[in-house]
Amino acid sequence: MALKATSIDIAYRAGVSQSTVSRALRNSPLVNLETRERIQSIAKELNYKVDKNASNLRTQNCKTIALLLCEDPTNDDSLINPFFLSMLGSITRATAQQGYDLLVSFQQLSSDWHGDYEDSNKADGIILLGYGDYLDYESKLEKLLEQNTHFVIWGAEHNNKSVLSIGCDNFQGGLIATEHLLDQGRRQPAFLGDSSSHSPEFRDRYLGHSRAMKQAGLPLNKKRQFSAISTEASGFEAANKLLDSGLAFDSIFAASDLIAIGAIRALKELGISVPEQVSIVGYDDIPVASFANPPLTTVKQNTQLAGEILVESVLKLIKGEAVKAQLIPTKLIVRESTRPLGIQLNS
Amino acid sequence: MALKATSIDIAYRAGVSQSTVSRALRNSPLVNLETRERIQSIAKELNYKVDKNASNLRTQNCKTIALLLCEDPTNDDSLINPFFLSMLGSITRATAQQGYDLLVSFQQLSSDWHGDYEDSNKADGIILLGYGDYLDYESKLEKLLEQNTHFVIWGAEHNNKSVLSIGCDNFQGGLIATEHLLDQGRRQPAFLGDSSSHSPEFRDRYLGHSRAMKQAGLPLNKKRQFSAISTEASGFEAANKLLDSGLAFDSIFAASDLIAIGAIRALKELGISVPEQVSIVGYDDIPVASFANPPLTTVKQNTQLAGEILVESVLKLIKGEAVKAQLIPTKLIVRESTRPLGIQLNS
DNA sequence: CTGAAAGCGCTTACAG
DNA sequence: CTGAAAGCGCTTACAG
Repeated sequence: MALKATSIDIAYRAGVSQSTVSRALRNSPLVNLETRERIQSIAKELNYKVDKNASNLRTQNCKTIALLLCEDPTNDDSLINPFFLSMLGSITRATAQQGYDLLVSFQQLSSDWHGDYEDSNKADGIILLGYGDYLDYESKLEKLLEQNTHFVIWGAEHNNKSVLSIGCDNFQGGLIATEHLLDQGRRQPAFLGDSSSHSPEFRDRYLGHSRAMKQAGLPLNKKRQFSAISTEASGFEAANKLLDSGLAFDSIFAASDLIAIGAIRALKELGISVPEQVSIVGYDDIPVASFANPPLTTVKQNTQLAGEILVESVLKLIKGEAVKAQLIPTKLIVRESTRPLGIQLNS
Repeated sequence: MALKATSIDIAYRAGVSQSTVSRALRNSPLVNLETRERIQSIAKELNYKVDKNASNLRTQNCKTIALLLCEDPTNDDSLINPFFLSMLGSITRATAQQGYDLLVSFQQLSSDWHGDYEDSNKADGIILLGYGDYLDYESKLEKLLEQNTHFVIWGAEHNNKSVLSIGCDNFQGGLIATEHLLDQGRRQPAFLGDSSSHSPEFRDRYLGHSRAMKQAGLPLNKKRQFSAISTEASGFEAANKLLDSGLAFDSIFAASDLIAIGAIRALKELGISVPEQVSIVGYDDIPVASFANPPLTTVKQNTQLAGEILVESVLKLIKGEAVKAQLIPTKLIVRESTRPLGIQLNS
């Protein structure tokens, strides 16, 4: 491999000092325009690139954000919630737009990652995208706070107000999903998903659901809530529990699309038709949602916007600017898994 | 933010020289065990982390791999082929296992990324995961070669033998998919997917398909091949062209699951039943495949293994060891979109 | 507008 | 086993 060109090589060829080369490459107006252009063209010719390690060491920042995907160790690759992958896409893009690099790491909850990034100057700040049990990594967050790490976390608002969280408005999402079911004449929606503080996002969706019931003057039957984590299998299981319970229900609000898809399978196996007998709304609008059978009505989170805001927020944190938690609005995507009660299509 | 501790701070507290601290932290046997342990405990206490920029600058490597996802600019986030996201997961894991960091970037084909990573010492090597038109970035690869960059590319074997490619055995995949259809008594399989050198992976799947036909002594009707890129919409369109063509066919081998899913939709719209009238095999085993209706028989690529081999290969390249192109075997996953001809299930 | 010089925080040959 | 010293390749205050 040919030796890498350094700023000194360029200085030599250009007949100027190394300092001038450095200035010229950063396009400093201090350097005579003509000299600047000459230096830049020599740099191009030599295929010169500024050594990041050297410049970062000097400036003490590294223009890099670390993204930690904290996952449940029981999950295998193929089970990664597609929603997170979509977030990953938008975060990558947003980071690049800001001229930063993105270091990605999948972390087991168990591993000792706190501080591993910013303290070693590998990243200027951290974005945490977590799934799995929320309470499990509370203590890690505390440590990050202690160490004054710049980080934001995706999800519901945190108990500790110093933790900056950015998330979609799960309460509103739960509200509009349920309102949609009620608007279509459903009166007994079941909720599939954890509603405890272990999954604050699901819990907020459930709270929105409850609010919608209340607004409509309908009683909320807490028994019609069945816990589930965000997998198809768990949704299938939860739906079966609902069916076995013997409780009356005319619709389902599933806390995630995967849960909804599992629920549809459970209903189909018993010959219950969706949406005629039971309407179903999911959450996330993952790619599968539109291919489900029937295509799933769901609450879409704006991952594009979410990624941008996450990145913007860490960047502000890094610059020492004030940032506050934000809730990103959600949108209902109506497809064929919900239908007004009593209306029969002739097909 | 509290000032970050440096090795000098530790040296001061430990009453030794900074050199000794550096050695002790790297667990050098040169340092007296007792001293070593004392230094390490002080480091822990101070929450000291080696500054990566400084150590990388010194050692001239950075223990980082860059992953470039080269995408078709027309795609939006949600359309990223789920297969690539699964690869991303396994690559992240494999990189971490080797003690390396992963820098991820989504790159437009248009942008000027060659050399942007290794030349600037941001990464020691590059993994290229591309989708979109293959021929478009040939020239970029040439440049990377010129610059002696350490890189591997996911996909079919490359014309230029100096380019190290790692990929699943697409020929074998096409072969087993088609053999499966023929074994079940199908005689006129159509192929949906590009078969030109613009998409060498699809082309190889088509070649495997052709081989299976030949082995079975069946004529290959080239008209039964309809181009498609890996999206549901394109699969839908290609299937409609097939239907419009009036050509007889009793089964479809789709070059990707997304194409297969689009094709199923097209068939259903015309009331053609899958698998009774037309059997369909897809490719990739993306998460959606098992939720499709009917669940899709498909060729699974071992992404876990693929990620490991990709990472291992760049690492070897970096160390200057010899590496050669590898083909990873594929596996047929039989689900309900294929069924032996003539057998009727009473359901 | 330009240059000489210091220094970011490490690692490692060299000397003892 | 340990220390003094050089140096990785930059950026930037200082001086002119």
